[in-house]
Amino acid sequence: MDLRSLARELGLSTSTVSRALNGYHDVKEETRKRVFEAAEKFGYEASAVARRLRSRKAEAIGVILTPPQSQFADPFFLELLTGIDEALTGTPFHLLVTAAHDKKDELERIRRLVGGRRVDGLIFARTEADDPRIALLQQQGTPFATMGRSNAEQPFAWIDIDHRVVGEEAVRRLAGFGHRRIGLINTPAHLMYSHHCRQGYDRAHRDLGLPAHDDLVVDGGLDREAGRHGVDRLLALADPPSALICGNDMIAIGAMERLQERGLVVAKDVAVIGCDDQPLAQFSSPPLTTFAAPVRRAGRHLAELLLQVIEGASPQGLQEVWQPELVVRKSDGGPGTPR
Amino acid sequence: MDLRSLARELGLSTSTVSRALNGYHDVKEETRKRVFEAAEKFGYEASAVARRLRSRKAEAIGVILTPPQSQFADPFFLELLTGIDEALTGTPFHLLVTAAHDKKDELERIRRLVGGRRVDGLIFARTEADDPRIALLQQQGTPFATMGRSNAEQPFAWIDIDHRVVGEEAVRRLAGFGHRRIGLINTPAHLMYSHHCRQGYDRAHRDLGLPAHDDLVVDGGLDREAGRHGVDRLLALADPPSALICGNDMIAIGAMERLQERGLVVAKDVAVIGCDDQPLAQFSSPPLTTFAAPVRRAGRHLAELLLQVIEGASPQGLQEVWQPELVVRKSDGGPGTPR
DNA sequence: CATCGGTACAAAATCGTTTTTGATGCTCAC
DNA sequence: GTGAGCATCAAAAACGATTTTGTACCGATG
Repeated sequence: MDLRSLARELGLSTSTVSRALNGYHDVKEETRKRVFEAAEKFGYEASAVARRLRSRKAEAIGVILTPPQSQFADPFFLELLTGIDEALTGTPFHLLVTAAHDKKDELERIRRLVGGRRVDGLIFARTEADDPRIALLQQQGTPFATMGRSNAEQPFAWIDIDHRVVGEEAVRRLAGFGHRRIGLINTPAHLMYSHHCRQGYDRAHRDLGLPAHDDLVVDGGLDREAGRHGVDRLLALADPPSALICGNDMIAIGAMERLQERGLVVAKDVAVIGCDDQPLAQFSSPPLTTFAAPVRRAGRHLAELLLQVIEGASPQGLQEVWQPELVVRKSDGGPGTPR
Repeated sequence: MDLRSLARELGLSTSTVSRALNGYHDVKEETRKRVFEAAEKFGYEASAVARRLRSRKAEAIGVILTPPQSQFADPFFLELLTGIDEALTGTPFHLLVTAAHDKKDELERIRRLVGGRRVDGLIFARTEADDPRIALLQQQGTPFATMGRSNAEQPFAWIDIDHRVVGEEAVRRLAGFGHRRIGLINTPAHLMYSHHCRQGYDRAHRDLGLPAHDDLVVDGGLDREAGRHGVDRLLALADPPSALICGNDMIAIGAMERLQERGLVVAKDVAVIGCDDQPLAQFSSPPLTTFAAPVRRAGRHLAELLLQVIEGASPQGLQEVWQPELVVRKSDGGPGTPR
């Protein structure tokens, strides 16, 4: 059933029916009522495609899952998507999801999504310094919002978990347990939040007067393998660390695996702290002490910010820094004894 | 840059440019080349909305995440989505995702997606006997494919993991270890595969001549809580089971948690077998013996089937039953001793 | 030489809405 | 009693592509 048939059925013009349905005020209340009843009766549902063509809106927002881990399997993106979908419920907006293979592919997909006007705006995560995605979208004037800030000139909408706090508080806590050599297995250095984590880590070392520590920092991937590799690198040092801060939970889990393979007892021999509080964190052995990042809530709020930008709001002021919160479990040695 | 501008730039009509780009044969090869070069130069990208309106295709497929656990956080759906997205890469089709709150909401969302022609077809999972979603879509003539079969009259495209095998093989294995009282904490009874699992479970009991077992079967949810609750129910029996088969891995993990809280040692006191082989299964303590269901591959294939149906293929013959495969870890007691 | 068939392009219709502009009749004021 | 103002609806344009139909030209064919 299309608009024309419905109008014919009612003995009205398509314009009147359309305006009745869309709540314009130049249609008599009685007529509007008739229209709504007929629409209900015939199960009329406006063609989204036609409406979007005419009104030049896609009524959809796109989310790009980024390499390398990309995939839906990445628990971070899961939470983010859930939050975004929550925010979109009740709006006419749809959620369009696509996973990029590599960085080139990612830009290509953005171009396609925006060029073909498939989406009104985009959300993506894991921002970098001089992020090419941000540059592209700002140049095109496309609305977007990101999980993580960047250093772009122009303001844009973002939410960021303060990873400086993660780095800093983790060091303070571990130092409080007596550790002097605290390793950091960080996420890839090009990521903005990786940089922040390192900053916090450094600051705490400075403030607490801990010894030099450049050799105690390694970075690489986002996955278990990165954790395993980091452990091998750090334990090869002449004076290896007695505690490890990991850039995310998967790294931490990989690190704990490897420590155990090498005959060390997590928490007792080497303390471990993660970041993100993924569901897995409570199932690892030992259960992981980690910083909770409210990613789902962030996704919800990001979608809200993006909708505002799409409505024409200036991105000025649409930035928020959120504080992570420590979840204490068993992997950080509690008030226990360092090696 | 739209088609008209491009045509003007080239001194051609819009129809010729369109036909050139779309590979029709009534365009001189040289002209086509010029068109492609100009399109490249001006960065022309056809408006997806306009094309879809004219060609009456949405170029998108929808996936409904079902209640109750719904949400993206459900590892099953993650895997499924990943597979679907993989299959869609390289096609013009997009992936539209939405999570329903409850069953009524689910039907409503289907109606909206299809009515507004936002999608050309749908994929959903966790089929039931007399599934109202199937009835609705068949009546509307909308293409769809499901994870899980049903009992609808008309054929439709589906893939199913054979849960009869799960139920049957699990019992056979556990009976082989000497267990006589084998519990089943099943997924909700209205689900089709729950029914199949029970069938296999019953058949194995019959074939092996095991004693009556109706009291040994409970069902409820899909989550950890269901597993915990199931354990409480079964251990309250006068003659409690020494082994448990769980409808999925989350149930199994919940069950193991609860068993341990009650002072029992999994594998030694009570053997546990799960189903699905979620990523979590290898991290549980003890690591879970479970049946691997290749859900991601199924997602990929489901998308392929759906695309065929959308192209006009008859759903006749587009059905597949896949075999689960046992992954042996530590929770089933191996060749150990029953209590 | 009339016609036929094929090539290469253009013109026009179309998809199903929303938006803009126009038309009608009525009331009210001056 | 005429024109302004308002209420209500209709007609027509627009969105930007694809598809259908039309046309000009050319060589071949009988």
